[in-house]
Amino acid sequence: MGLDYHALLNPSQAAAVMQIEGPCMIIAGAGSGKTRVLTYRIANLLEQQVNPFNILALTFTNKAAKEMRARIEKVVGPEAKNLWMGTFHSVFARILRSEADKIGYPRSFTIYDTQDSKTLIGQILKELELDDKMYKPNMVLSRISGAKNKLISVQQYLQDPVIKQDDEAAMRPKLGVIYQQYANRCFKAGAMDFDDLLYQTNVLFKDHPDVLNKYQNMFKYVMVDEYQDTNYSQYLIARKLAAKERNICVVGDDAQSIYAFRGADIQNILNFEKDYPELQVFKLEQNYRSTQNIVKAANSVIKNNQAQLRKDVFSDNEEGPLIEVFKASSDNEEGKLVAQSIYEDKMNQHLSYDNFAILYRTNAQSRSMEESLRKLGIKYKIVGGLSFYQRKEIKDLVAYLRLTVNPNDEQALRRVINYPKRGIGDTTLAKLINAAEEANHTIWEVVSNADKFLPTRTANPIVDFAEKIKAYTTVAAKEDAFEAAKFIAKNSGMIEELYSDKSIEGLSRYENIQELLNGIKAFVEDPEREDKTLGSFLQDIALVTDSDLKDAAQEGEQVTMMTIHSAKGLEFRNVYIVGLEENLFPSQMMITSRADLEEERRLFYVAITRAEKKLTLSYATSRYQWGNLRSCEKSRFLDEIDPKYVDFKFSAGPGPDRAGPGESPFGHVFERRSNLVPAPARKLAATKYVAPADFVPSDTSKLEAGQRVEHPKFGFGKVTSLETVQGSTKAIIQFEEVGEKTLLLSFAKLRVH
DNA sequence: CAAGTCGAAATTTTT
DNA sequence: TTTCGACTTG
Repeated sequence: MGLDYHALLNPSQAAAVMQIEGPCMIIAGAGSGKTRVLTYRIANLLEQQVNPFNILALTFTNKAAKEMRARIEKVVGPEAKNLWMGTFHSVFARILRSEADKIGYPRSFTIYDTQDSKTLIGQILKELELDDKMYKPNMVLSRISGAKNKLISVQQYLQDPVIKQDDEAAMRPKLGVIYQQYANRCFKAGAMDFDDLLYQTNVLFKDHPDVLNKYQNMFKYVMVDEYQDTNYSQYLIARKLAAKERNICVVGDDAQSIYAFRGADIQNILNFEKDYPELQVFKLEQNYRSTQNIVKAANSVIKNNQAQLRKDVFSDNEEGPLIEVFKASSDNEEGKLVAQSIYEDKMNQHLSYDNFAILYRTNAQSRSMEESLRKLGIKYKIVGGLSFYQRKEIKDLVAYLRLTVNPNDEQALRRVINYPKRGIGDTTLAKLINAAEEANHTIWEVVSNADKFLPTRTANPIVDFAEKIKAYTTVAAKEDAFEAAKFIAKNSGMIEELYSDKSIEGLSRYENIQELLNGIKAFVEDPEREDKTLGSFLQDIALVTDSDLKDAAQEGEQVTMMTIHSAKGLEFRNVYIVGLEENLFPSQMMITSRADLEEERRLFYVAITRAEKKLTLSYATSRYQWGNLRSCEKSRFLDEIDPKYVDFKFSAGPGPDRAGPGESPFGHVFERRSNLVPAPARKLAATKYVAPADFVPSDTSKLEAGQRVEHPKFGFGKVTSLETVQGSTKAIIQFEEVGEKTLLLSFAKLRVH
């Protein structure tokens, strides 16, 4: 065939595509045609007679892999199917599966999701009787995760004096022991968490040079997309694989690095230059995606970061409209403004709803948006959030499946050993675990021989349960995933249990199970699927994210809603970035250190550069949080955009601006009122007390009658009297807005004035 | 000893 | 608003 790359690409793109041998790094600005370059580069390799089995392309999401494979297939045909393509996690899970016995894991090892990991850590914390104020599962897990991503083993962790000092200084000296326990328990359960998939791959390659050698010969050409988001563990895998042929090509943009919280390290880019002195570097700086206004606005924001590589992203596209900013009085009104704007733009410009995306910092923000879109009859889809596989009923059935494939899977066992109810309670379970610990057996060994460890009366239901699981294992060995799952769903009693629940939620749970079974059926019927066993299915879904899933079920035109993180790599004609408020975006947890704040700013940069033609930003001056209203300030990021690119033509109405006129760098802020939908019922907003964002409860131990206090929900009031009964003090307070209330001082959050 | 009831805490982002 | 855990009851 012979493609003319110079006709299809600009000079720097073409140069990157033609450079096939040796190490190369492509620094690709936002919207600079990175995927295009990767696609053609692989096409070029194939054209040069490279065997597709010898090409490994690692992407950030499964979806990106799927899309790229499809694009390559369009250019070169069906041999694209044979490329090795996927996320680090999925590719190496597959490799680990076939090499598992070399590192002491079963071939059918389970993959623990984050929830499994957290629960396990919670259990360990309890067993070690540690103070749950000092040790939070979340915090412990991120510490362990950090260690694994830096390839620090349990042994090293326990021995390293610096780590020890760190942990002691943080008043958490037991972290090493927890890490050890956690690793042990995972190993005994035949389970790997997400970090293990990379960590154990490194172990495999380190301890088994022959295996490494095999994959080095296999992957003669290695490509890594979104290189700025790789962590040390991933970096090392890529480096080892490419050590022989040195044909490694990485693509990235330091300005779009937004996963440092997961261990991603920009250092990897600098390391790369050191590892390969003969490195060829290509810079893609022309943005083809967005209007000039959007590109320039994005540049003006990212300029505020200190740490960055020199790059000059520009656009030759039209100037485009200015960036609009909405100010709303509440999150609900924010939703209304956005929904309305989408409705108007769609009608006026004859667009499809597919052209619109709403991006937010946290998943929780989708609610107010959803409501408003529904009211205007606008169809939408939410990417991410509570994924299908995180629903209770799905997790329950999946737990049965996991247990069938790997009976040692402790977390799965805990989940279903008493579901549906069969009279095995916490105490019994605790005994089982104890017995396992003492006899150094796996939990399954104890469970399947429960009669040897427990009195018959308590042992009976457990023995029955174990018999069931054994039967499932037999079925799963003979039948494909679908037949096995169907049998298990019925025989476990789950179907019956859910079917008998006639509530609305119960019905939907039942339907979800059916949907899961349909999914398994589709998996089995996929002609390109070789391994149709239950084990293979489970491996598959453990790494599937919601965004991978939703794509298949796309129906009609819909507005897309998602977090900015999940929007990475995507583009939309019109983009709305909502919730631009201090403590939300930038997030409260990220404003304490410069590095964290810079990551938030890159996140904002990523969000801005998703837009092709029109960008709209919004913020609210108050927002519901855990059921009550808090007031908010507008985000510092808004002030960082060069005002040249921002528009205020809607500056109507003297809205209640807490900041006061003249404080905005834009001169004045506008408030836009709804005309399609009746204005919000002001009565609520007018009288309801809003706690200031900086509300901090005072020490109320010395409170006296007559003092003036402030309550986050009830507002201001005066203490009428105090009364102490059995050591706990009650205060009777006359509030200005809501009248008299009796509050327990030990419980109520009050600020004394 | 297990099942149900009630209260309190919690939300950053994802493979 | 939801979810998880402690407490109480049967």
